[in-house]
Amino acid sequence: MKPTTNVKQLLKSKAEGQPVTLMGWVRTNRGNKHVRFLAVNDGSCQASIQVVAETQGIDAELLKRATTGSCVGIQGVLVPSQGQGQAVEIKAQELRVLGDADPEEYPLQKKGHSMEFLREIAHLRPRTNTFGAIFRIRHALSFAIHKYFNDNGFCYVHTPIITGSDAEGAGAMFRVSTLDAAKPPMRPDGHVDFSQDFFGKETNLTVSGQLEAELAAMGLGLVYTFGPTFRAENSNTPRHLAEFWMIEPEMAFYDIHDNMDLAEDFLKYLVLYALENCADDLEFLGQMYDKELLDRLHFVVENPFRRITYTEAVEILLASGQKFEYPVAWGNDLQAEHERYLVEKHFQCPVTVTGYPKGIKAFYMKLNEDGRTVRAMDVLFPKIGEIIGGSQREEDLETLRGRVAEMGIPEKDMWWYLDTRRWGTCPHSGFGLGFERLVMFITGMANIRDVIPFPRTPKNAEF
RNA sequence: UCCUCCUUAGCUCAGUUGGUUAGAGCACAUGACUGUUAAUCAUGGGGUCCUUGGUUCAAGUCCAAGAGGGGGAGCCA
Repeated sequence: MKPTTNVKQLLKSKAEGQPVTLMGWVRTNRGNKHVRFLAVNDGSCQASIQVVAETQGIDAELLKRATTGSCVGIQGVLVPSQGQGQAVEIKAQELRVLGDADPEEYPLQKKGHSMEFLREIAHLRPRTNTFGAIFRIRHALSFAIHKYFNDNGFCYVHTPIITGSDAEGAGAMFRVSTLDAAKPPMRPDGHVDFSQDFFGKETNLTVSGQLEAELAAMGLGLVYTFGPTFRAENSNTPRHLAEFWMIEPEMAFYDIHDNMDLAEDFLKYLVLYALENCADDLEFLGQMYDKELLDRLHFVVENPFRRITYTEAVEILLASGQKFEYPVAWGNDLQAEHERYLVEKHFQCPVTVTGYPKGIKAFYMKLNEDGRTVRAMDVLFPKIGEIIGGSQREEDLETLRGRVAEMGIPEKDMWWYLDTRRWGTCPHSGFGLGFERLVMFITGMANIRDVIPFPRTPKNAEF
């Protein structure tokens, strides 16, 4: 038997004494010998509903078992509340304890917990107000991403999780193998013989779906991917995960300016979607963790992103008089401290930087007429830094082959990618958005491990 | 991977110059209270002071190594 309703619906309902069956988890159980008040939450929304149980009608032993964390089923009627804090409440007629939670053992309390502690009990985090809010927002944003692209004529393509190419060069990869790790077959030259492995070659988990998305865009026009991505980097920061979700649109016939327009419109749409559809959860997070959260979100929606070139960025940094740990010089990559200065001090708004030196960017980015910069774009956000990285792609076969050679990538590994430029090539662009970084920005969470249910980081794959 | 800080009750934390029996709030248990709002009040139980080794008459406190965690950096999304 399942509940006839949920808390979200009930709180919007007119209380007319209508019968309800509700199931959920007890947050608090307070009152006295004669009447008990249970705050019951079922995850349908931020708020709990108050269940009033008079001990005359409800077995005292059952009420005693309805402790914080226990799961209960209530049959009763929805009535206007006699108390102050809420408009409606359930007058219980029957209470069932579906699952006890021994209060001596149950780790979650009514009081606040540290994020670090909750991370250690990630299997129980969904039962907290904070993680309820975060995961509902995460869901809403996932949905909004698909809605945005669908409404704008994009086609969702599923790029492979297991890849035989490591040409993307986006970082260290996780090997996928069925070989015996203790004694793998060896070649005479002392290397592991991957020809005997499951796929007959060395394979890894994907670090990006971009190259395959480009193949799809060359026939479908506008495409996007949204899937898990894996990086075996030993990154220990509040902004990195070994397993994260990435959105990668790829658009035929888009130049770098169209790309920037799309990135900005897309981000604003997602922030606005959260503001309009997750108001209660954002309100809660703003109240509890970050008083300026809602102001910051509104600011992003309402103001244009600043657009500058890498060269202009370097000039601004050099003229700033600011002391930086890493020297600013044309040709060096922008460091976190430089990006933070541009976004948080100089412009005080999101910034899109284009035209990076080719030496610090990937081989597939389109070379500018100057021969020394490429049509890369990074969108930099306050607090979290680079949220989007993208570019117009090099569509000219010979130029691309030159870049591939420069980077020391064997052409035979890239034959299928190069083929797109061989036949019917066209200008095209795309970018990658780190989903968890977006969720961080919108929820105001400071650590990326708190916006994904079960974070994978170096030395941690629990749950 | 580098730098830095932290680890004491279920949780959050205090613990003086190394010195008797390691404390508080919350949580929990018991009791009181007929409408509570993270209820309130009273009483009570609760400790591998992260681990190992060392210095010392004496270590939660000092030293070393290790483990785990936080922050910063790099790599990146």
